[in-house]
Amino acid sequence: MELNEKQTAAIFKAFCDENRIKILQLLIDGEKCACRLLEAMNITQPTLSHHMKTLLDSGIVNGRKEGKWMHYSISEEGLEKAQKYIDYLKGEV
Amino acid sequence: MELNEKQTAAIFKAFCDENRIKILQLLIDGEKCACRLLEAMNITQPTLSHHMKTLLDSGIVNGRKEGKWMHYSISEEGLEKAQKYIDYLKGEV
DNA sequence: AAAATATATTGACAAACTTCTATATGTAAT
DNA sequence: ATTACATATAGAAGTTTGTCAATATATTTT
Repeated sequence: MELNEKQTAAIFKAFCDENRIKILQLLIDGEKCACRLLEAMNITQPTLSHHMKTLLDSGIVNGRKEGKWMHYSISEEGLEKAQKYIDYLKGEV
Repeated sequence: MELNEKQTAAIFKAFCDENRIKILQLLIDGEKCACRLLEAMNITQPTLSHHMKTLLDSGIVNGRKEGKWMHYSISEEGLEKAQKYIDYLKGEV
């Protein structure tokens, strides 16, 4: 494994909050803008923004700005990193 | 997915702390007792005990008591659950 | 029974995290 | 230019988490 403990923990921060899990679920069927995520969740706009930042930092979510909209989607690459770490723990690497 | 957001977050709690990641690394090459984990880490015994409880709760680690020793090991079953969730996010389920 | 050892629990404190309101920034429409 | 809309940032409050020292519990050894 090429990552240290801090970096690994940062990746998985994406998955250890209830609301972030909910956001990830919403992104499963494809890219969504922040406003659509917001209306599907029971949190304020700044709270969503904060979680999106955490998700971007973790690398599990991609962001794409288009005009005044911010579009978010699940990052295959990010998921693969997480997956690789779990494989590593399974002794499969 | 048969798990709710809270349960899913609980599983991944295992991976979102630096020290817990370190503990998991130590368990990769097999079961270890708490005392051996302790001497490999830079934390006090109660802190280790606290993290082991979190890891047990997450289902990622198994515990086995033998005399006065507590032996911990990585749970294949727990890892599989985590893995399945990530597969799910990838749209592979 | 007493001492020694391994681990867990309690309680306190500090750091980190989640959430909010208020406000700022950036973009598009009038 | 002004207004409207989408998102981000700042700052504060409350909550959770990580950590430790002190103590309790459980097991083994003497």
